[in-house]
Amino acid sequence: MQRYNFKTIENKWQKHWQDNKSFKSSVLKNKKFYCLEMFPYPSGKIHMGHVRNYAIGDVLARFKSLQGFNVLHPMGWDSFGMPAENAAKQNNLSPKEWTEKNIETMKIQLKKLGLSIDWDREISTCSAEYYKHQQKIFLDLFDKGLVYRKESYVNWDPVDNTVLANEQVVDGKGWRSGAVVERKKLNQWFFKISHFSDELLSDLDLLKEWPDKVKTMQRNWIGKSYGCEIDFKIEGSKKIESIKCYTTRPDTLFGFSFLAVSVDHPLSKHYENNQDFLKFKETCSKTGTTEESIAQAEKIGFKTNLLAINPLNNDQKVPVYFANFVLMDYGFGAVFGCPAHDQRDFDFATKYNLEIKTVVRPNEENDNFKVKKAPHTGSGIIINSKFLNGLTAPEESIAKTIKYLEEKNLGKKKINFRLKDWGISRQRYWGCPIPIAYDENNQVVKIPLEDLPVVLPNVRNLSTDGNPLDSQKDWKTVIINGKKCIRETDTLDTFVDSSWYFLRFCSSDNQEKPFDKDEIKYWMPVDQYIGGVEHAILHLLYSRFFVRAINSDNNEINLKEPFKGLFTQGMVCHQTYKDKKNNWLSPDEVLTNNGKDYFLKNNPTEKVIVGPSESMSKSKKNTIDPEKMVEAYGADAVRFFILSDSPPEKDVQWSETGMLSSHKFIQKFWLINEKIENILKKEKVETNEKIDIFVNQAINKINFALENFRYNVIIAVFHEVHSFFNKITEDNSNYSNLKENYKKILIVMMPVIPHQISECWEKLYYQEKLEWPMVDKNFIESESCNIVIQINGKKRSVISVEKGLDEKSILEKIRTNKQVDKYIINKNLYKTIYIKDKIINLIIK
RNA sequence: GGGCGAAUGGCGGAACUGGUAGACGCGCACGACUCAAAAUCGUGUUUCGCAAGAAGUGAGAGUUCGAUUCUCUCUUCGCCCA
Repeated sequence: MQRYNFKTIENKWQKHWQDNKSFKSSVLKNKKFYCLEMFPYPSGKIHMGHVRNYAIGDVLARFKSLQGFNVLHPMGWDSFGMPAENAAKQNNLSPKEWTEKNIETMKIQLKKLGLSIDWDREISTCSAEYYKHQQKIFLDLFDKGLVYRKESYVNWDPVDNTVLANEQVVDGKGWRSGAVVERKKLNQWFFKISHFSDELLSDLDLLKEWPDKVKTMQRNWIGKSYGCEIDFKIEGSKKIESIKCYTTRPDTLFGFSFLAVSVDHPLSKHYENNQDFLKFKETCSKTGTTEESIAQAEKIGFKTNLLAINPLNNDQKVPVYFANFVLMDYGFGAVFGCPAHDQRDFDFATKYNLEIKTVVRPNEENDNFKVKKAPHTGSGIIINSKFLNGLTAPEESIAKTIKYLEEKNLGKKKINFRLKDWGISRQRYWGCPIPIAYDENNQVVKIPLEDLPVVLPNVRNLSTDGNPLDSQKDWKTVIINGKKCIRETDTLDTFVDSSWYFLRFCSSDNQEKPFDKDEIKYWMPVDQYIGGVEHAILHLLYSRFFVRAINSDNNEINLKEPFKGLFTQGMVCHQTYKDKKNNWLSPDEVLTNNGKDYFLKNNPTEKVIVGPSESMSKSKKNTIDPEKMVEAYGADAVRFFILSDSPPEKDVQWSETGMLSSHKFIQKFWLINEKIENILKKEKVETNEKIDIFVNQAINKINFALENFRYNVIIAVFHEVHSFFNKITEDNSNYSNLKENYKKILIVMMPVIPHQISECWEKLYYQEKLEWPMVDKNFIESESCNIVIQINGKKRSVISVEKGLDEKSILEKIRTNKQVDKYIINKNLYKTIYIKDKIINLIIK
């Protein structure tokens, strides 16, 4: 007997799969299955999160393939983005070199995991091969009117002279410079995702195989609200007659105490010469652009001399303010303030001493209720509101107010969405160039199709102020139709790259077109998409938009939803460690001999502070390097462990002992295989029905678990498989049904630990067809069953009987059961509940 | 503040439509092999109790012959949005 040498065998099979192009896919007649995991950003090395993601996907892909599906299981690289640009600045490399080097490393690492990937379809979003098609799609959408340009705010770092992404703004300051971030207006490109708001919302109902959680998040993000637009008449200026507001709570109109507009509201034009207003506007620009930063900033306002008239009560006239918390791109950039029933309005009114009129009381209060220290934003009964008094808020009161306003022509019902158009301009170098230029009059000129791709020029020095492409004089200048133009120097948001890559995989070698209609028709939609829940909103929403945008007008690909099934896996966690100076320690730096107390490895007298288990991150030093694990235990063992301890949608704890036990399993199973190999050489003896029963039940469990992503349960069954065959081979008998049954077991184990099982298969069944085994129902449903006997709902005994008995026969059998008899004797049996072949409950008094 | 979800032994977790709670793994204990250790294998392992037995799925109620599973209230934790 030899120890299982995973290195030799895993290398052998990985080479075999590569040489034979075992996972190459093409359009065929039989049923397809498109299995896709979210493609990685090439950050340098793969991490455990990748291992988990791709192990889950690989099990599914291999399983479907064994079931006879024509499987598409591709891989690519989401290779544009800021980390490359930052790394390039630090290491004086070009982002291209840095990225390509990372891809090379990570590709080798992924291959070492033994994934069943069709590498011929590999794509990389930073290659001109990929983005030339993206530029074409951009121009198509431009022609369809789904792309436009407008002025919009960005986070501006005044020290680095650069635009910051929201995540680069920490506490309102630039992450690198520490300077207070300002808001700055720039001309930027947008995708008109709002055009599909309603469809993106209602079609969520079509996605039966998506987690409800994700659908809820998308619904909230799209944020459809039913409200009302109201015209407020204005006094105090001859030029301004009225201001239009959007509100979801028109029923609180009697609580009106001010009107607030955005500093970007058209009204601001009348104040362009007012120094105080300009100062105020500048102060507002010091707030970031995220909804969160605006919500957290102090509410401030600039009072105008205008008065707004309450349309429900012409006697009431309230001041008009410019306010920092009103956004121009939601509603009409103007809101009416009702401090008693809105937190922001309350904060504002408190600051400026404005009236707080209570118009909704909580159900449990009486009509004298008054809002004092905090607004009442919940439901209740309308008070102090004339004809609305007594109505339940918000249901009845909103409907009645809107009806009233519409009848009097003062306002009308309006549906509003929270979803804003998708700003796609990034003032960055390492991204897809936008195929647009501007002529001498600054008019937009499309780059002609024959001039695509607009290739990103090689720039080594990225440490210049602002956008590096801006300083590329030669590249910037371009002649279009004989006219000298200047190229757009912004690049596309990397979310654009990932919004259609799943289409490109279907036709990855097509030079002319982004994708081929027939191939799309065959492969799409993605049957199972697998990735982290952190992409639940943006990436998935953008992809859903993209498919609709490509399809709009001409039904080009006849597809609505790109992802039929979605699965979001949990994170990989590990304990955290700190030394007494509060510095993070990596698992390599600590020791334990009982799993409770940890000590410094290089100073075993010093105790280590053990923190809670948290998701692996470099900053907390609690990462485990997959490469080292594969090196030490083999890919099969790592795959086995990462799937074994928790259901895939939950977080999993990385544990050294768990990893070791998976490694032991691989070794143990090899021994069993050798034993069976020897037994099968012997002369056959009679059939052992136990084998049929066990194997069929095991496969039945595995089938169920596979369909429901209960991969941890599959691993549990594998352990049972081992202990069963360990027992059944004790007497060294070659039962005549052993070979056939063991064969089935190998097939169902193959998706999880493909290298070892391929080797076992080759030794025992080389010539035979690999095909997912059918379950023989006769062996699942045995002829006997256990009947649980309950007395007054408590389990007292279990009897084994033949199936299908009626209540009377069961009762007869119970009479002879001493266990039960002592409970019934001298008691009055007045009711029995009998569930056939399962349970009998005797109710006695 | 709002929305969603979760809570089961010392630990990770099983339990299909309400019907034998704790599968499987880790850890632990004991045993076998060994001069010894490691490795390996075997047995046991929810709690209380010598036992018969009793209690038991975050807490409290409810529906039911029967609740980890369904309903309500609460507590704690997690995620998302603000």
